[in-house]
Amino acid sequence: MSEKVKLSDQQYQIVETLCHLQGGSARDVLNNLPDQSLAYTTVATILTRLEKKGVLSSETVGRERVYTPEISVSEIKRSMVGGLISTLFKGDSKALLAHLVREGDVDPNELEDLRQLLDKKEEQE
Amino acid sequence: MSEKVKLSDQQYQIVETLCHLQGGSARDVLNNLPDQSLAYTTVATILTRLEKKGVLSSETVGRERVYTPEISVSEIKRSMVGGLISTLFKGDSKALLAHLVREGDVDPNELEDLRQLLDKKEEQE
DNA sequence: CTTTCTCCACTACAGGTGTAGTAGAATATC
DNA sequence: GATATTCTACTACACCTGTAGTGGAGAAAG
Repeated sequence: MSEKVKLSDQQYQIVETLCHLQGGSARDVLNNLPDQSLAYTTVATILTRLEKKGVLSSETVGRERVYTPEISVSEIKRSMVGGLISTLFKGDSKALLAHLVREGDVDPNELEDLRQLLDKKEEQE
Repeated sequence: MSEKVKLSDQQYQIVETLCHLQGGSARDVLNNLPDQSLAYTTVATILTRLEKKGVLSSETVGRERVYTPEISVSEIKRSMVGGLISTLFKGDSKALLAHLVREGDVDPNELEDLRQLLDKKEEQE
């Protein structure tokens, strides 16, 4: 299951790519990666390790090993954001909110806009 | 200077403690750490490594090595939150906001409260 | 002064990560 | 069928991190 997923940047990039592709081979991932400078074997290694971690599963199809994400991008994000909140803000997610606004990353006025946006979105669903 | 500071949980815990103490020895940090189960030498090792990284500086005072943070807790938080935003949300901090609300970590109604709170805080300053 | 305590520097070691090469098997191409 | 391509598995290696032991120097205690 989900639990605490903690991925490095590189690993996240690869899982995300795989999720967008909805599964695929190392070659597929490599071809769709934002950073094209990696060696094929590097991607393959990372995929293997991610599988060992339980984030992916794989299946041999013909000559290819096809990986399937066992977790959604949302879950990963939730888990990683959650980890940061627990480390930096003692588990208080509002403190992160406050931090974002205080640090000027987000304009306070945007909060209201955002709220309305989300309210609308909720209605639609 | 600041730049990209990336600390592990453990490292963050130690820097944060040191910041609260406004500097101190390994022993001081150990005594004030939430997690008391670490060995003295473990804390000392981490402090040494953090100094090598430039996050701390140190000075020998008598028999003790006294460490001083070279960066504030706020800066570390900003840097680490920023890193996560860039990894997970392509640098869009509002996307993180939206994520927090969508994932139910924060009630949409709280956004307004928060906004008002922050507006007040701004007035006070 | 001798014994004990405490601190620091150095060393150690396992596990994770980034990165990639090599070997061998399977496939595609000529 | 021989050759080139391509894929996986295995191996490698350096660096980071968590964790801590050891040895020696200095300070405190008796």
